[in-house]
Amino acid sequence: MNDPTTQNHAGGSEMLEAARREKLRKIQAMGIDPWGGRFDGHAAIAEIRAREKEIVVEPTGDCATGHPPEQHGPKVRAAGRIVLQRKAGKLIFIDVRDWTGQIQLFIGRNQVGERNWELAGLLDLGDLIGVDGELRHTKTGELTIFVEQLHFLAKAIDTPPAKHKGLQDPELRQRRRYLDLIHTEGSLERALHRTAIVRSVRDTLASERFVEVEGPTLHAIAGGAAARPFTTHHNALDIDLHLRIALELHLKRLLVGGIERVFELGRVYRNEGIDARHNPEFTMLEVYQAYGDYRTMMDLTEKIIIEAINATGQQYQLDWGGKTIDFTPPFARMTYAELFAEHTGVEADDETAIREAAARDGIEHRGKHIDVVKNLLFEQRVEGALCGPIFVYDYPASICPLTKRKADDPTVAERFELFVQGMELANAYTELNDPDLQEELFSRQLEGLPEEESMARMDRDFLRALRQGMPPAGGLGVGIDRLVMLLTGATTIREVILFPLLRPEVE
RNA sequence: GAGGCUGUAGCUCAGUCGGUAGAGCAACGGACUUUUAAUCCGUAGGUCUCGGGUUCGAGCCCCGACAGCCUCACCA
Repeated sequence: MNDPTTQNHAGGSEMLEAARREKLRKIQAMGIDPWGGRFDGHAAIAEIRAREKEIVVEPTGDCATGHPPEQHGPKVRAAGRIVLQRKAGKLIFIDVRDWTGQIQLFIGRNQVGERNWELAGLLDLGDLIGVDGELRHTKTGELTIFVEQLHFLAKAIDTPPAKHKGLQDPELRQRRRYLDLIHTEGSLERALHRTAIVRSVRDTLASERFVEVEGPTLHAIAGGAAARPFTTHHNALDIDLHLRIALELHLKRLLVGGIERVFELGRVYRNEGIDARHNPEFTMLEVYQAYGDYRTMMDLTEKIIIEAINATGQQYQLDWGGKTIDFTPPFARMTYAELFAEHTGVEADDETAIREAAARDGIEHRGKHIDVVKNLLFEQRVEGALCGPIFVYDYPASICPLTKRKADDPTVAERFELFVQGMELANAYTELNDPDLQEELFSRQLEGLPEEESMARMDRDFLRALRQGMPPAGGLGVGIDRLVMLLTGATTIREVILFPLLRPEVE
């Protein structure tokens, strides 16, 4: 049976699988279900490790004869995945891991009895097991569960990756995220950190009396942002629909409807390119507060981020891509015009100088509105240089059609963006609530931009809602994936999205 | 969409000048009752991503396709 010549045409993976299936068969032959079942009463491995101090050492040990002192520890029950196995004759050491930690098991032939020993011999890396045993130290001082009873919970038919190097291929890490979570250092922790951050954002908003709502994701008109939408079709109504590109226009309708502090934390979809900072579906937070303005939102943004950092148990100085980002509040605040002048050497109201500077940077500026040119220059020269966190506020009005202008300077919009490491993390406005001005701005396409990039698609019902009277309000958008990136040290968005979009695997 | 890099055993990676495909881990057989990436002896495992081409001969050179990564463009 084990004669290699009888298996000479089997491939490597087939041999590996055959060996595991043979063990599975033997487990079944022992009358044990290799797919396990309910396993009650086990403690998290981290909790078990915390019981180390309950181990008592009897003073009967005899150092002269080399016999270890007698130990008594608590009886514990654990469950987890086998990540390492060392066989030494009639002993097996196993390292088992759950989502809280890892611990060593000791299985001795004379200690567990023949049936457990037989089962132990059928264990493979990757199998899921449960154990009952006593928590003690080995000779070398390693905290260990000395197994008394072994429970088989599930078989791994496929071989896990190299036990120490784990998965290195970024493609495999994304396509088989389950393996990545098991075997890549920090992968599971990052996923759990993400949920802690999202929960913290919700808690912070709830503590400020904001209420969470769920708007539609299927839109007849995909508005609220400048992005190309995905298109789909509803059969019964026979209409084309778009997946939402923003949450904004429905939340504002709710503001009109009297939900004075409202937010939605949800997925939006943009049919754009994919890179380290962009995934076609991503998670957005949008918040609206009646009777507030963009400064209200600035304070709220800072609070949301600070609380999220606290929720992950980290300090305010965070490592990110080899650099340190200092989130110690208060964050820096500078106007668009100040930063523009500082980084370009050109005053923000000097049109001739701006066009000259744009030409020097190779930016095509002819026929474009001066604010568009200014913003191209800003994006090229300023944004990438902002380490942050820094609130950039008071933007040129013409590039912000949904924003209220300053009362004393209609060329300036009450808007801020929060930049960290050159990334736009948050974007907020004092919302425009004048329906006539809104309609005019919607209608008048932004000069120099093609139609599909502008917000020319008119949402008539949204304008009708504004005519009912929308309270003056502050509005905020936060890119949750980017926030998680910054707070978990991830330098690509694919690290914080469990299942990023990939081309389908070809067989 | 453009350019660059990468693709070899289940996993991680070597592969020189174009001359019969290599290692570690994992697996299989054996030894071992305190190991820590256990160790030791032995065995097996390959459509070199796919398809063409050049050549006496291609993992290696050329062309094309597919996938991933990076940079750029769009975008947040």
